[in-house]
Amino acid sequence: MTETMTRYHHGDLRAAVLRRAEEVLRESGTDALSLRGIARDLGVSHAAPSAHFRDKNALFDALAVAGFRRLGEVMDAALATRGSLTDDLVAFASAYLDFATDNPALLSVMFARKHSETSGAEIAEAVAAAFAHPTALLTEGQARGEVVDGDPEVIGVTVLAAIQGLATFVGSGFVTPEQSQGMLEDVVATLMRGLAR
Amino acid sequence: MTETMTRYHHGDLRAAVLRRAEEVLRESGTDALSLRGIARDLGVSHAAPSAHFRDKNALFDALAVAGFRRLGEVMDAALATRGSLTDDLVAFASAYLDFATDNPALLSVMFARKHSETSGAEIAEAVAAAFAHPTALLTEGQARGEVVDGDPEVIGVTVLAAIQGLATFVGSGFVTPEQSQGMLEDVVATLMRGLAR
DNA sequence: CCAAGAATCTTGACAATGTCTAAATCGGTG
DNA sequence: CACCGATTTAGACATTGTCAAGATTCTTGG
Repeated sequence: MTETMTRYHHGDLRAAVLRRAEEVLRESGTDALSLRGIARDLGVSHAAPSAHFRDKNALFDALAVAGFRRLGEVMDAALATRGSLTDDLVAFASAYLDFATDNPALLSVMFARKHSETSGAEIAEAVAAAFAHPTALLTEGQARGEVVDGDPEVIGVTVLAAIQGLATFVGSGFVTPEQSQGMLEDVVATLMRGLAR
Repeated sequence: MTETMTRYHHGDLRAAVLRRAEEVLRESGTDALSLRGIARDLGVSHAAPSAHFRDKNALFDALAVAGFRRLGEVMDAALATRGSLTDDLVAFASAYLDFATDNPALLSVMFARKHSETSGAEIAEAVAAAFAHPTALLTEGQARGEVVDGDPEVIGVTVLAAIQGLATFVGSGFVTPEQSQGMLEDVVATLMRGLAR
């Protein structure tokens, strides 16, 4: 009856493993993440997670999907209230960088190059969903005549790449989180007006 | 006398470990990299590498330094012959992406977030050296009046971030290497002329 | 209602790995 | 030439991912 009673069946082990894995990732990084450790933390036998995740890689794949879903939510929230295009881009980039700063290990898992064939499609879907909102920003800008013409996909890649690159620099410590806010605004400004004089 | 005779002392084990580690990284990825495996490949006892690399992390740090040195050389070579600013940027980005495509695992090691305090300085130095040439590109462009004014460091970060982000997308498979060449030119073009209309 | 059958979980085992310690070997220096 | 530090070896240990076999619970069809 009580929540704490020990049942043979956990109830929702899969979700619990994912939740705990994200915690470990955020608090202790990727190498600290072990299936056995998670099982221990959840008070479950060491092989229990294997019923829900074939591999350790399968867990990483699931973490990547969950990560892109959450990143998408964060960016949606950041773009709930709208201002000028520049302001919106800054808000979007800021949300992205906050996410990267708070979950650096998760971000590197999300962009790891070892997703299985099957989950690759699921991840691609989550990626598309996550990046839909920021890309829409640019198409709307084009509709208002504020953004240069051209395939919005292409223009979007440039913006996303710049932000993702900045996130990598922050995550690897070459740029401190304190610097990142200023840099972010400079990057958006540079993107907006271009390099050529 | 011959090279293949088995000596107790290897001669230059440290360099041999680094070389082999890079090979494994390129051919089989990061999880396939094991200290014992490398020792086995070199015909040396399993604990021999520990004399040259305290940790597995110390090996990763050394790999990161070597990686940035090589990346710097690659970019220097790409910028040996110069053309227009746009051509130079494309050449630089192309070299960067080729490096990223050929050594995706190494690149993620280079931008990993777990470098030890001591080697952090050495890595930062290698990073600065590697990115010196592309940054100089922009200062020269400013001198010729082809590039907008402003702190070249700041402008450089935008360019580097965009390329690095694109490299991440390629490395994680969201962009195929075939697409990357075209995208690269589009990204440079977008950077040059900006988003605002 | 209840008897399969599927899903979930446990226990036990195995090979591999990173790391530590003590001992053996080698190279150079006084 | 003896000695000392650097290098390498051998052995051991805890930890981990994964597999196989069995126990327990849930579900579902008859």
